[in-house]
Amino acid sequence: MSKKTTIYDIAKELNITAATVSRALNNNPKISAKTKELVFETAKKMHYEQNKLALALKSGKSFNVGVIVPRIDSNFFSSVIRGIEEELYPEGYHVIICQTHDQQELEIKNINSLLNAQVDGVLMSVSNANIEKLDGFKSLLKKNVPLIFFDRKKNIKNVSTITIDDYKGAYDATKHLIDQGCKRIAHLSNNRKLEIFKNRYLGYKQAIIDSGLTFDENLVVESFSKVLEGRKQTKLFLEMDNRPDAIFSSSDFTALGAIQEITSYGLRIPEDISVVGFSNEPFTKFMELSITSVDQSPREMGRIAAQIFLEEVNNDAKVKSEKHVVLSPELKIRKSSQKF
Amino acid sequence: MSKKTTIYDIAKELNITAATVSRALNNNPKISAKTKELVFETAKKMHYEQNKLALALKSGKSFNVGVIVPRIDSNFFSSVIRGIEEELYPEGYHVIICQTHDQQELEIKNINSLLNAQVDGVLMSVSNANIEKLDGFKSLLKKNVPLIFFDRKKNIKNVSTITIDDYKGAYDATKHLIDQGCKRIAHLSNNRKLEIFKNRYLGYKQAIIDSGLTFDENLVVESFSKVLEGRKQTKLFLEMDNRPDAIFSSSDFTALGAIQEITSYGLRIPEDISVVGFSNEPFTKFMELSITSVDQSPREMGRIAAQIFLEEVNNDAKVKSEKHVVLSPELKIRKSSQKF
DNA sequence: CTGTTAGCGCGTTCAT
DNA sequence: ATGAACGCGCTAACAG
Repeated sequence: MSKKTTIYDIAKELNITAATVSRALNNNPKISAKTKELVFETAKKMHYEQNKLALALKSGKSFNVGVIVPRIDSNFFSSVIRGIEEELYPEGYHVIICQTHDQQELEIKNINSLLNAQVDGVLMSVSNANIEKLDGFKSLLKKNVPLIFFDRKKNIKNVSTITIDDYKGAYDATKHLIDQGCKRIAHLSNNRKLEIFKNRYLGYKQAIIDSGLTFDENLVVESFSKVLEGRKQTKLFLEMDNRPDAIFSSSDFTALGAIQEITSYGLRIPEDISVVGFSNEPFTKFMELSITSVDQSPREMGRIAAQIFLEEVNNDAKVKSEKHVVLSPELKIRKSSQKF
Repeated sequence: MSKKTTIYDIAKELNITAATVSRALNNNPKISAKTKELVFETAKKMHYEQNKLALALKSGKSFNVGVIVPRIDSNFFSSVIRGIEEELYPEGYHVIICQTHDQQELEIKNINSLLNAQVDGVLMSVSNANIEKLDGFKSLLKKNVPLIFFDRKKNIKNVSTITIDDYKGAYDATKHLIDQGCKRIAHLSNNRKLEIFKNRYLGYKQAIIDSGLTFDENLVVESFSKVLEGRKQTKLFLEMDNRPDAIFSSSDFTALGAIQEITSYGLRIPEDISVVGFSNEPFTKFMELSITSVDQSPREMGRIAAQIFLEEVNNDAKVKSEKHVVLSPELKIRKSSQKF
């Protein structure tokens, strides 16, 4: 292990003090141009690199931020992460990514673990499991570590959030189905204790009511965002006496499951049953039968989350204020719902 | 900022020394059971949590490892990462994920950045761009930070690797197409300066030769692993006078593009043209026309990469030895190539 | 069994 | 303009 060179090494080399070296490296105006140059030169020569750990210990800043998401293998979350990176990298931050796999236990573990790693902030989308309890966040808030929710949020005072207008996204999607002539629109929902799913449900419901159609609670079911779950629930819809003529899904994955099940029944899409998903995952565009879906501009969401973090961390902010950004979703109309 | 409590705080509380507290917390056998209990108790009472940064500075270990991948929004890489996490989390490590987006500049930046963060090791899959130069890795190797390549490797002495047998995967896939009666099999390759693509090419070629078919270099093209690239290259194949009756693609994404293009020409799959992809991305299974593909057991790959890292980091290893693990791929036969 | 001392690498007073 | 000394929080070596 070729010992890393420290400021002491280069100080010794130059017969000066480590303090002077430190100052020179940090461009302290009180250091003569000559010594500065000398220091920079020998620093390069000796392959000096600042030990961020020592700096972190000294300054209390690690320049690491934690990002907690349910999973990274969905285009939505990985795109958000990309947005976050784009914004934070140039500022010298690193991103530590944790997955909860929707398990509350892991979520809490992750938070504590990040806290121990002395992260400067946490950006997160709460897991499906962690709904009512706020315990997990107490430790964060108590230590005054900036916390920002994106997409799946909780309402906690002094905590900023960035979301999309799920209500509008769902409303527009449902309205679109109605405009295509659909009269009995089912809804594949998800855990409605999470705001995003509650709002998608409410937008869906309101669009139906506003259009003068009858709202039928039996056409709403909750399921996890998995392809097979979508199939299972859709099967139940298809076996109803009075089966729906459209399905608005709160997830692209369940929408895909719905399509598989509908097709396996020999029914046509969109003629017999139209389908709309949510998130605009890439595969929705690539299917032979492309899927109409609601785009959430995840990259933009990530960038904004990161910007909010930077504001919070830079404002020495005695007065902390919460900020709530809401992005507007965009309906991408494709074959699975376009009858004409 | 409610100051974090340190071992000094709890030492003062108990009228003992910080050192004793440290020892008690670390279960040093020389500490009396009574004081241990006392320390643990007040530690909990005062919400003490170890400052990993100080520990890292002291021990020279940050308990962070860097993982560098081209991108995280492919199931293959995100699954590898999951495997890595599963193995490393229980050992107290954190994972810092970096994406190169196949840009060499970013790759080098990431390495240096991770080095500055004092990571204990780097697990990476090299970018498509960084082919010949090894410069970027010098800094890593010089500092004696464990480096492990997975999937996309380079040959550097003392560096362990974990890959799949790409040659065999490609050979089996091509052999399968031949068994289905295909005679003119094209190959959508990728940058063959990367071993994985070179080996897939070689396996494909050998299977053709071994079967007594004629190998035609014109049926091999390189392209990036993107759907649209796949379409573009396939179009060229389709407009040949003597068009191929099968396509073996080195990527599921280009395979998908191929399918789209073939379909748009009104040709049938697999009857007119069969298609096989590589990586077993989830969508290959979910398409109405499911795609035959080669599974790379990414999660297993991640776990093994992590295990190798742990071995290296735990062996105080004067004698460093490289280890090369090769996993066996598995062909998943689906509709896109199954004629009977 | 426990206290004392020192050092990990850095930035920052307080002097000079 | 620079040096000396200290502290961030923790552990390890050396007492006793």
